[in-house]
Amino acid sequence: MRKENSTNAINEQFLFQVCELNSAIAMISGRWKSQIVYSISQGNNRFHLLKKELPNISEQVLGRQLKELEAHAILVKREIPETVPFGIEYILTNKGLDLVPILESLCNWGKTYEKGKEISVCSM
Amino acid sequence: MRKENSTNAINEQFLFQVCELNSAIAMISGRWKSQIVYSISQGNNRFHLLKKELPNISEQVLGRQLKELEAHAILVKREIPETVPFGIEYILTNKGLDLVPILESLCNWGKTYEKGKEISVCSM
DNA sequence: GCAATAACGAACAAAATTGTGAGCCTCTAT
DNA sequence: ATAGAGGCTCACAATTTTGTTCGTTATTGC
Repeated sequence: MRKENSTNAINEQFLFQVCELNSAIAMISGRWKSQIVYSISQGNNRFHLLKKELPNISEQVLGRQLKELEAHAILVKREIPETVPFGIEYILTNKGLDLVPILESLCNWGKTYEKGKEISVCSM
Repeated sequence: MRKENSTNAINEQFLFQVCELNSAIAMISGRWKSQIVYSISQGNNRFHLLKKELPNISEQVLGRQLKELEAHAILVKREIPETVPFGIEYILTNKGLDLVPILESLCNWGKTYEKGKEISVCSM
């Protein structure tokens, strides 16, 4: 649980006020989170499909991360109608969908410099 | 210190292998980190200038975050020549510079949905 | 000669995140 | 009737991140 008055929490709030950048990063920076968003965008929109994609995740952790993403309105949970053993799917909201291309550019950025692109400094 | 064999560390490695997206996010997700990158890109490239921009940060934490950013080759530390009480500046590498526009789009994404843009679901 | 500025480092403590163990419900196939 | 899939929740423990305390080096200004 968060301690409202810890220095850590105060600093977090401070950063949120400095720029939305910091709250944006806070929303996507948990373990598994951005990968979950990306997987859902690829069609793995059911609990068990996500489990298959992320074999090391425990169900408890997956449930928790999905709940947090839902709290940030990045996705919504929805019962699939007409299915008898119920069945729940996760759908990205417009907010979540807008995030996907940004995640893709982050991914490309990571790939570019992992694959040996030289690091240099333009000194002036 | 990191425990190489903890489940946490193993899961982190697993995600790094799934997609560079996850390592990219790991590099920028520490407290203060992306704000530091952004501040440097705005010209606050000295230790004391960053302290002024981020009044709540302690010097020790600032030093640590700068070191981590340096370890990820996002910035480099450099002595400013010809200055007598030495003087050190932090310069973004090409990797760091390429990151800035992505941070800006994350910032805009955050702003868009903070300012009351409606959340909706396109249900097919 | 004493305080202040600039730029940190090590060791430790507080707080937060992530993972684990156990359990619950509904339905279906055997 | 029993096991298995699908879909979770809660409380607690392990690990990691973040912040604190104290100390250092070197130089300038008073």
